[in-house]
Amino acid sequence: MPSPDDGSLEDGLHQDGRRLTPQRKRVLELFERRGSGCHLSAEEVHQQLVDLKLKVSLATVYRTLRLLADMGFLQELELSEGGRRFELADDDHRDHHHVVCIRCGRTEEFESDSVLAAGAEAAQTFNFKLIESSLNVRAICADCQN
Amino acid sequence: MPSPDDGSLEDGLHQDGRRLTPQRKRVLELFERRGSGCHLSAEEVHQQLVDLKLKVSLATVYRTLRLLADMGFLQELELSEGGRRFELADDDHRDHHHVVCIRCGRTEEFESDSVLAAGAEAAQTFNFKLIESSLNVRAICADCQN
DNA sequence: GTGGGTGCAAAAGATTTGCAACCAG
DNA sequence: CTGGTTGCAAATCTTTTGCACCCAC
Repeated sequence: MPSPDDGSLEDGLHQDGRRLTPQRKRVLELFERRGSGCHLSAEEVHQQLVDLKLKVSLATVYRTLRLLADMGFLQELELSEGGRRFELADDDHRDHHHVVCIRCGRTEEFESDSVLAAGAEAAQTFNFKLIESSLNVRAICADCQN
Repeated sequence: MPSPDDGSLEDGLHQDGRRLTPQRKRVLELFERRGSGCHLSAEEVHQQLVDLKLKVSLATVYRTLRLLADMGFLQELELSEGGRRFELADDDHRDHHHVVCIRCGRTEEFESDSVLAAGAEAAQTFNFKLIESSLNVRAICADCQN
């Protein structure tokens, strides 16, 4: 399980005959700066890098997000209708779940041992090998309830 | 909470000044024939109706799926990367969760009171009004483990 | 008859890919 | 140097939409 710093990114890449490019570094560093609870879409990652005057094309952002997710540096989310999002896969930030406001998109995180247990049990019941489980709670936040 | 038969579909539609068309009937009937555990994408619904020689355009399938989900006849799922899927919203089949094989897409369902409780508790913690919660377990099925 | 619905084709997003130029190792 | 990577544009794929025609009520 890699920890998200440039050194381990470089090692992980080289292990696979891949290269550490400025673009890949920039994408991962953006997530690190933003911190653990930050959920970004490809478009947003690209926009934020452009705002920082860092040159990366949108196509490369898409390629890099998939790569970083495959390598375990990022976690892919399937929260809302508006496309895929990614967050930093931080060691002490794993196994958390999301409450999403269906009106404004505001998202809160929480942890729950009983949810983890339920997921593990369900996988075992069907003879599946568990990878990860995520609980998505759709709700309406206080503000949007008016 | 409507039960999924043509009568209540007709009533629900008329209540809103809408009309019961053959196309809408065909889409809902397809889900009813397939049963509760069936997860279909818009493309699949369209293809299956075409195979049955029932004329519905893909655009209408999309419009109808959204309508039936809004009306509560169908439940929208956010399981995999490959687009949205829908399933029948059956009364004695609510509040269930999914274990999905990330290799072959095979999907199993299960229920869990503790997951429901955890979702409700999380919503309350943040002062959100709960709508629904779903646990998605990503795993690898027995066959795909080789 | 009238307004909602449908089909079609075009439009709009989101994501992927082919390819020539580039550059990390 | 050399092969992996990038940027760009074109290609895909999914979903939505404008509009003329149609039909459920």
